[in-house]
Amino acid sequence: MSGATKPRRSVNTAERILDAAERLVQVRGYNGFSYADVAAELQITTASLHYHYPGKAELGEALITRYAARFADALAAIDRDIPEARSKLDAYVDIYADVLARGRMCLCGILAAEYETLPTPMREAVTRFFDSNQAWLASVIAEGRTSGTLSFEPSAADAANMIISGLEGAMLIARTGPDLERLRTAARCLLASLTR
Amino acid sequence: MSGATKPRRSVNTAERILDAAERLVQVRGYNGFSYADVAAELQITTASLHYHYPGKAELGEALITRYAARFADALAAIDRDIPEARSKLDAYVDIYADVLARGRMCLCGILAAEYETLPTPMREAVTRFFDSNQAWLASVIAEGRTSGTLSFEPSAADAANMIISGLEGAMLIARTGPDLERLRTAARCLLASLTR
DNA sequence: GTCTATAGGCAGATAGAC
DNA sequence: GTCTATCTGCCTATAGAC
Repeated sequence: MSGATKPRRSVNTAERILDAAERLVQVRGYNGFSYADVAAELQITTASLHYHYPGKAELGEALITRYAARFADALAAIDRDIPEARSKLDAYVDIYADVLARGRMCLCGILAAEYETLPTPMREAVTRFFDSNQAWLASVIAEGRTSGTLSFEPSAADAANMIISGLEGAMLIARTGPDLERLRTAARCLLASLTR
Repeated sequence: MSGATKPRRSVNTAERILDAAERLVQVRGYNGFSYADVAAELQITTASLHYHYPGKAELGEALITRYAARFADALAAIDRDIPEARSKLDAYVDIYADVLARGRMCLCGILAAEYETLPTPMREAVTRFFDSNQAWLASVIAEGRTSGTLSFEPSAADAANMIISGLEGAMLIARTGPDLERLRTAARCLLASLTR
């Protein structure tokens, strides 16, 4: 029934809303952007926004869901394409560096700062993002230790915690100054500590 | 003339405003608190707030100024009381752990997330905070290397960058979950990488 | 110094026409 | 799906009395 070709009605608008809102949140934070900002950028009205996303909270949820899914895809691609653990970590760092190079903060990093002001569903999604990232990192690190390309004392989970903390913190601080290389510098030191 | 004893008129009120506002910003962020929040907590009116701090931007500046001064005092105390570099770093970590234990984020860390929405004077103050912290850390690390208690490859500046990034990031992420020990865990790994 | 009163703007959100 | 029109509430800020 219904459609031979896809019903591409509002799908594009909904996606474009996410694109604009995502950028705004990554630059200004959840409490630093408004429906009016998104509407102005897309040249539609705020009433139209409410058609696609009933409220700011739902838009925020959709933002994290898509971001986390893309992140998971990127990690799956790394697992698929890169065999060696240390190189996987380099690729992981590249994801962060790309975000920063576009003048943005990690979506979930900036939302972590605003955590106490977020509606519960958004909080839970942010927490899940960090949990799954740390789990992926820990498995890569454990794998590297087994194969002998990484060596160090702490547990893989602790090392993963250090890596993700260092990357998020370096992004955070890098945006307050002119030197975006701060992230790369931090990443080099962090990864070096795993290969001694 | 005028006073034998100190004219402690509004001084206490101005300080109490800073105390309340500081807590609010460290928990909810600069864009997540209002004059009304502070006024309610102190049981005064927002009009009174404007007498002490003409606008939110000036209040924000005063907040960073006091916070940075306290931080500088704490670092000076460490330099005065603790001779050994590695122990100085432990004391530095304790400062962060104390903030987190009170359910707060580093004031300048949370402001870094909101950087793009801040008035220029606040931005500059945040940037200065990180610059001076990193300079202090780098000097301690360099000192530890000279005296032989620390040993590692990267420059002292790069190691300082890694430490402050890791601590800020760990605070940020720790607040999204139940495990506040995440900061301590990250700190252990970070400092361990400087003593190999 | 602190208050009442109020201005003026922007926020998120809804009803209903097209 | 997108619009106009509108609501209600909160925000920062000011004037002026006490």
